[in-house]
Amino acid sequence: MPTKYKGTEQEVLALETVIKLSRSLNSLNAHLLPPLQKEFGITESQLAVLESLHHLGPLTQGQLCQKMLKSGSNLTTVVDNLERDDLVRRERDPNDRRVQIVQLTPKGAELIGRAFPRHVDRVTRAFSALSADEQRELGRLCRKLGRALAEPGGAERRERVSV
Amino acid sequence: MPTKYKGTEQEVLALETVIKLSRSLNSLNAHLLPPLQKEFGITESQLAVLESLHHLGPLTQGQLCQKMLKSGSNLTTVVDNLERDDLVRRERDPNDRRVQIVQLTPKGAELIGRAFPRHVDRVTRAFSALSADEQRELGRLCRKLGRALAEPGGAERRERVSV
DNA sequence: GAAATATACTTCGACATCTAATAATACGAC
DNA sequence: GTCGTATTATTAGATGTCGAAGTATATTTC
Repeated sequence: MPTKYKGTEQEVLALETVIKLSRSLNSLNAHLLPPLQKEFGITESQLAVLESLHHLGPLTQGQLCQKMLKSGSNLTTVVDNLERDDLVRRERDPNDRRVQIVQLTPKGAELIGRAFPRHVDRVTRAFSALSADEQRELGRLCRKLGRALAEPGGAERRERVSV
Repeated sequence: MPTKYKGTEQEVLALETVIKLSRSLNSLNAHLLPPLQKEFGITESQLAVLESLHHLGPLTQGQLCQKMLKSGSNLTTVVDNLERDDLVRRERDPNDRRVQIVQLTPKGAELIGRAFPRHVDRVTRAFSALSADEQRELGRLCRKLGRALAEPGGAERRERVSV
């Protein structure tokens, strides 16, 4: 939705773009998450954990954090819930007793084996609204934007240079 | 991060794209939200409410829901917190006593008057990593994706046609 | 005008998410 | 070897988010 803000062209463009970006992910989530919940009883974060373990094997919570770009305390909560539902198991690393190694239970492996292909299918269909080239371009622009922000200094340095 | 999933080209492309989209918004939020919290003590949702009231004047909670695409129960929570901090006020519509009209308090008006320009500035700088054309293209692709999902039937219809 | 239905919001319970503070363990300097 | 520091995870407390159920008020229907 166009903001009523009266700023420079540059400002209005950036605001409109961030809104479109947010809303597209919003729509995507509204499309993808309810089926996960209804068909498999899992959330997006739980899917992310299960999928990582499915494709990469047992991982420490720290590694899961890194993969998912979420805070440690968040990972603890998500893994707690998965453990309660008997989808994953925690095990202390004998070599470093601070570390928790998380792995799929048979029940978790079975579930992700069913859920992931269905999820991929839904994602693929969702993106079929864009051509392959458009998807690549969207990906490129997103990555360019993300990288610029992740740089040390990031957008902040541009602030000082341009102002 | 490229998934290890071995699917069709189409599937891999869609998965990679959705990940890049998610991460870019993730980075953007990591860049924009902490300053809001630190400088002004408000969250993203609170900013959205305050900004809407700032630019559009008093609104009902239903109108705010629509503008923010959030659930009603969520709006109740956010407005509760804003009211507790004396940034907005609720008032029953005398013509329809079910309706709550939300409006800025002087304190809220003062705060959003300071916070919004700072926020716009940060958004604009963040997006300065992309040229104006790139921003427009990013916006176009996001909107195209979002619209396809919002359509009645949306990606579901394409499922039946293409399979 | 009373009953059924619809609308606007709130409440409740669950999960995700963050930051800050804490606990347990490992490691490095001395 | 002990002490201080770093790392890994958990806990505590706050907010956002949702869906489902509940409450209050309007509107429609008969």
